[in-house]
Amino acid sequence: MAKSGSPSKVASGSTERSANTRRLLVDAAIETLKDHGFSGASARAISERAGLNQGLVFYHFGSVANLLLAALDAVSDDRMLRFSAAIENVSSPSELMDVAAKIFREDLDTGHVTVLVEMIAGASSSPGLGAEVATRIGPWFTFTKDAIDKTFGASPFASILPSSDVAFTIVALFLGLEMLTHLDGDRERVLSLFGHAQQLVTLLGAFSAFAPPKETS
Amino acid sequence: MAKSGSPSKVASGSTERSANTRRLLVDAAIETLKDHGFSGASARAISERAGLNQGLVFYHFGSVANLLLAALDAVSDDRMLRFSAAIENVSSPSELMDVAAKIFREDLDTGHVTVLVEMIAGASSSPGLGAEVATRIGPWFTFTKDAIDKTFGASPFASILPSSDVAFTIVALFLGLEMLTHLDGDRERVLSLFGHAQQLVTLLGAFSAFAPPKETS
DNA sequence: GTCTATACTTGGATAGAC
DNA sequence: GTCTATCCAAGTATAGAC
Repeated sequence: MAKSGSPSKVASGSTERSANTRRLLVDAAIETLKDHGFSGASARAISERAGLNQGLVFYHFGSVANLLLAALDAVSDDRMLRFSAAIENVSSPSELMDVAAKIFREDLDTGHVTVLVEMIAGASSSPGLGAEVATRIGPWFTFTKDAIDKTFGASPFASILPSSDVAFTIVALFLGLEMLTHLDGDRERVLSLFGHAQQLVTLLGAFSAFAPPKETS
Repeated sequence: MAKSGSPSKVASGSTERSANTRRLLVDAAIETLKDHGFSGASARAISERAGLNQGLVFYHFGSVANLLLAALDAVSDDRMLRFSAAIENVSSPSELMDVAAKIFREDLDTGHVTVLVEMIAGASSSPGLGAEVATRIGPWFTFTKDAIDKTFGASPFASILPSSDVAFTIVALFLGLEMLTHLDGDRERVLSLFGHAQQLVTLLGAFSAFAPPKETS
């Protein structure tokens, strides 16, 4: 699904140049989505940013929407790799919070979540787009769920709160925080939030000591 | 700020008809934002929905952006009235959660929060729009903060978590949940979330009994 | 105040030269 | 595969009739 819209012939020899052009367009699409939003991400705006001709958008991707979806694929793949590496050695809730704070700061810097937000909000403009975007967000949920299971599985809260629902909530919060922060430009406020969350996790961890859950070892 | 873009002369006699036209356009703008998003909310699409001429958008509001901001004002005022009435007789955290669930269900039905989301996401399309949208969201923060102070003020968590930060988080979560729910169309999932939140509040309330805070009476 | 008509701009998409 | 040129649809905005 990550390379849709390619023209009929695929093999041959000089596919390198073609792949490079596609990459340039995808990168330009990402930057344009960040700077001017979904409604500002036209074929002309994107191709101009890439220093390429406007017709190439349709040659390689068939439509602007397809290019934007390819851009979403790119950031999604990128973030998944980064997230996976980040929680590799994480086991406790407190460590997870540290990683979450670091990741969120990164996302603010790179603006990659903005791409996601713009695509979700822009999805309502054309009928089929919503479903395409939805399938591309799927990995975010499963990833978040796995991270929660891995770190909070032994917590007594796990029996009250299904991790899939918590994951859904976390992703929603992630998107909402990104939106508001992008709007008012106040990065520090949202970053201080993670400090409070860290305290809260510590506090709840202390409470949990009173009600030890199922032993896993 | 709620009635910007009016033409030079304001007083006179037959202002009723004018006010009615503006209301029709604002209502149509709201519906169009909900159905087709920011990028689909053109002067033509809105005026056609209102059954009015396209030129009236510019006569009454000066630009499409101004009409959209007027629409945001309308839903914001509407929601604030509704929220205020809803928490009028609320005093405990548990009651607040009940009200929050009811309100969120209402918002899903009316789609009013979608308007907010679309305007935030669309704000990046033109330079000045972001600031205009930001000022209109201000009341949502102060309202949420007041509701938290009113119900959680006696909780031991209040000393750890500044209510303004919690309010910011709640609003972000609200927006994110609306976005995701609007995307995949699964209303039940998000509504079940409030059930879990209710349980969590009850649980934390029980914990709080171990560490009684500052007495207010 | 509202309508029709129109000028102008931007955007999606395709055809054909290179 | 990429570029130029072009067509057509849709959008913003204004002028002028009613």
